[in-house]
Amino acid sequence: MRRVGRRFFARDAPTVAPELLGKVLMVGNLAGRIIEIEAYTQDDPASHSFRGPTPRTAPMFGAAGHLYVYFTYGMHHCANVTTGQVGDGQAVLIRALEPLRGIDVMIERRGRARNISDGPGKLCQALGVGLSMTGLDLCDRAGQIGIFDDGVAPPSDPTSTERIGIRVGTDRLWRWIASP
DNA sequence: ATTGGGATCGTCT
DNA sequence: GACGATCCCAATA
Repeated sequence: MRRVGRRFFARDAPTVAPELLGKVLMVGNLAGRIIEIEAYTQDDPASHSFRGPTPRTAPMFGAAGHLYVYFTYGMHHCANVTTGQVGDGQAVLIRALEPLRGIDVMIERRGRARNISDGPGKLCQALGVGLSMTGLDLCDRAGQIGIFDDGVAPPSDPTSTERIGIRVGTDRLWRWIASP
């Protein structure tokens, strides 16, 4: 299983996102396969980077291949991977995982055996991703968190739809789902 | 199976 | 001071 390198992420989010379907997100000894993802770019009114950098969104404007975590609705964390070039605020939001490793721990963290990682807030709770992890380098070979390729190819014809939970930028079909 | 309301707080205006 | 790139539960049908 090979860690995905910086070069892969240093492209535009709408290009990177569908190629991340099938890749494995690993946090410590917990792992899940990415099955749903969304892209956000700087010229996109739905993106946190749309109004320029802030302390919160700084990772989106830094080098690609870093984690961007934000807190929302007073109770949920969401995990993104930064993409594009330095200075360009882009990221992909990981929306759902198929649990692979450490499922028992995920079930315990979630407090239920079903629906443990089928939403952006849920997967963060299951994997223990929080605000303190924002900005971490996913391409650091020594890091405990990263994205890996285990030989599973991205789907050739993923479903692409409107993104979820936004009120602007709905014309961009930048949500991709691995077909079952 | 689907829908609607409430929870809760970090971040930016 | 308002508002979320959401989730869960309870109530419908």
